[in-house]
Amino acid sequence: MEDRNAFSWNSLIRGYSLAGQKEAALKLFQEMRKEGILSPDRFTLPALLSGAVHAGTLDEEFRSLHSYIIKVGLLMDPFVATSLIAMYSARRAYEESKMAFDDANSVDVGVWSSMITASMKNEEGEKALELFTEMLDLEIKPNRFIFSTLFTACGELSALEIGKQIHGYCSKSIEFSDNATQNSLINMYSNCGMIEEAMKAFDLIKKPNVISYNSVISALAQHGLPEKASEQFKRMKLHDLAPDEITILSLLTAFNHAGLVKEGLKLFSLMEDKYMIKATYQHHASIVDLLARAGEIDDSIRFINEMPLKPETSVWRIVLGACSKHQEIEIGKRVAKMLIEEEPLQAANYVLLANNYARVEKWIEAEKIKQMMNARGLEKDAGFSWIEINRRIQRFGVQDKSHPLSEDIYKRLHELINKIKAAGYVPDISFTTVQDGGDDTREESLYYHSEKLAFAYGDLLTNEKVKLRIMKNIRVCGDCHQAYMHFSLITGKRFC
DNA sequence: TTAGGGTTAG
Repeated sequence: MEDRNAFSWNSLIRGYSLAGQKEAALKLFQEMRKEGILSPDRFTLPALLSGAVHAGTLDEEFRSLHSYIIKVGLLMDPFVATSLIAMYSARRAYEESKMAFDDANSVDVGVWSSMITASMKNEEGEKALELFTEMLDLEIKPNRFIFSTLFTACGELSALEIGKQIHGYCSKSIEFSDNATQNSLINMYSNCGMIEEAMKAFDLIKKPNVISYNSVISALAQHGLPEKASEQFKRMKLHDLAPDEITILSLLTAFNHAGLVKEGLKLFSLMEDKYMIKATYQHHASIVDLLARAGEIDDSIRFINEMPLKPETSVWRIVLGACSKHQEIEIGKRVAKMLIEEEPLQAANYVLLANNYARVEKWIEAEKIKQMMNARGLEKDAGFSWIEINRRIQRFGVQDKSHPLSEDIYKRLHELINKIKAAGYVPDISFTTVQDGGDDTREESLYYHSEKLAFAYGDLLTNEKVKLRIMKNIRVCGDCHQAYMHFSLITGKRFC
């Protein structure tokens, strides 16, 4: 080109950036600065950063871009700030996102949307909702980007009441709903245990796309409705929508959760030839889970050994988890030994092995594993339970006493336990974490699992026959599952 | 005929 203007530079930079050629884009940016005549403008930085929304490492180049942006005073430009926040967020640099957001000091909806998304990526759904409230206070009008992210947040937090409220607000304030927003609604209702509402959200979509179908199929999978999931799969094909990797994975999950081994294996065998979808590592892992969970431990191991992809430790951990469920102690020991040799710093390997022993009440062995883990300075991920009451979300950890109503909660919990014991509940101490003391201490430690505390709290604060919605970050403990069924019978409260 | 942010699984 004879006449290059900022426009041409910016377009070229955008092209490279979007094509994932970060180095080339950066090089052009530097050249542009060197030429001296044209200084990068407010279009240049979003162009440069537009490719950076894909995950990557936080290189020095990006940090110095931030300095440059501040130096030339472009941080106050909403488009620049938005892409800078998104760039940091894609690199899991939440603090940096937040710094950029604070410095931009903006009332632009895009900047807020970017920050809300960054909070979500940092697993801070509560923060996302807080930011939403703040922006409403500043009279910033939310748009569809914000709504879809918030629905995801409510789904992750199981915050149904808040979610419904935002849904209502959304219906009133934006005239058309696009697929992305509608799709996230399916997910929100499904994650809040409301499959009927999720189906309603799906039925309202005028022209469902692949993601809509994937969302509804995985919602049905989550709710243990594999036949309905298959129905939607058929419907999707009738509408000439080609299933993708996620469709198949979601369907496999549906079969997996329902123990439909034959159906799962059949779909897996058809996926490459009939649907032209290459089986990824995750599809293979799903089949391992399908077999192992159904008790076909030997078959699951054979499947791993015959996989065309190199098995990672995660598939072996699936087998190890299933071993304790099916009390296959010897196989469990072998798998655990191999896992611990390969990944001595992965706490889950020890926890699963200790569980294996605990499930058959081999307390001494279980204790030894726990000690080994402690000696290596490893800690397992803390388990939490969340419950939403009166549009407030409360979090409980094991033996949590931090709530102001703690005394009442424990009192209610003891009452509940006594009642369900009288009604036939037998505590299953094989779900205890190992610790000193005899069976009594062990039994008592079960009472203070975060799940039970959350239920007692919910029971304490609600009078009518409400449905309590309790969310967990790890799989529910088997004893808590039993206790919940009894709680439900004696309190008349439903839960999910 | 240049700009940003969102949705599905595990």
